[in-house]
Amino acid sequence: MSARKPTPEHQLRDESVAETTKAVLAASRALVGVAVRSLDGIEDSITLPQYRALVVLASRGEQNVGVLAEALEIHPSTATRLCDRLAVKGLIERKTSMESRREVTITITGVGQATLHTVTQRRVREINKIVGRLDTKTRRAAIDALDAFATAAGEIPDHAWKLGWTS
Amino acid sequence: MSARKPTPEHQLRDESVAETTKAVLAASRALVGVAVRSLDGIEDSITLPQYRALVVLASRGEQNVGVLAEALEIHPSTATRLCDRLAVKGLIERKTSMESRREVTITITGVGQATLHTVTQRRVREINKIVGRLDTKTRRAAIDALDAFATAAGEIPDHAWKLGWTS
DNA sequence: TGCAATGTTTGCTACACTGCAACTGAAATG
DNA sequence: CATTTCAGTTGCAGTGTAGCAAACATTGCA
Repeated sequence: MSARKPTPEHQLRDESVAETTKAVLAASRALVGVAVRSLDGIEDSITLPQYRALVVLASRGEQNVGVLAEALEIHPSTATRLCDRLAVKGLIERKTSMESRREVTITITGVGQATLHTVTQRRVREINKIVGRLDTKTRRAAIDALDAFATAAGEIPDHAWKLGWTS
Repeated sequence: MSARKPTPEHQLRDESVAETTKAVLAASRALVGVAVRSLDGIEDSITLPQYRALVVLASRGEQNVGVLAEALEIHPSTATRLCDRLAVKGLIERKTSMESRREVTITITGVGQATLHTVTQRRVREINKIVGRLDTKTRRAAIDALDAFATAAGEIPDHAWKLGWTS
């Protein structure tokens, strides 16, 4: 904000960051729309927090409630109720941890993975429509850029999604 | 899915689309997380539907309730209540349209724009952290890719955001 | 003018999310 | 063994979203 007379390289760097951010921001708004739309109309409808919980469970594997709550940045009690609802729908499974009997391990079920897959497919379909409008060169560039972005964001490395549902 | 023996170019093209989509999907998950986090802790907290309504109003200008509902893909009555809450917070303004006295025009207020700006800034800050981890070349590529994506997604062309809040 | 169509609101009902505080049971510490 | 700490759940209370049906006002048409 108040950086004065930086080296030209540094200035270029900053500007580059700002520009990229602007682009990501615009894409972000579009993608949030896609994400929201991908959720409604699902059999046994699922909400955004529920979806996010499933994503965490699918990507990072089984978790106990506290860790899940932390990942979603919600109160532990909120996480409990969230799990209640997911369990009722059969999307997750609860079992007391074998390490400490006071901890509860949450696992995503096959049905949960299937649901996740359905939502993902909806997203893919909509994103495909958009990506299809890009020319090949831009598309190639987008792959690398976005892969890099997702990785930098600390996203799922990929292997978790390959276990059963990425085909 | 069942396209057999297509021309090599075509195959390459399809694969390219699929790959790009996969990359966008990964980025999407990351960006939804960013979007969600950007909303909580806001003064007079704002929800995702409310935020999306403000985005629509800011980008497309004043709308009547029905059009807004359609844009957000929600029931008109739901839109009414949404506007109720936004109006209470002073983020939007209602006035009966001068064309037909049964229509209600919704306008985003200065406070609403400021709120939008705040949320945007939070997103920018978080996205900046991620983008900053990319090397210069990747970042450049990301600019083009995401700009192209956002444009292809039919996002806000820019001018609306430039009116007052893009500095 | 009378009646249908349109745009919005209101009543109703139901459910999800949220955090706080209090509580239960289990583990660790003394 | 008693006490504290920890993980999770439950009671409570408030807010937001959601759709349907009915009511309302306004406009347009016959």
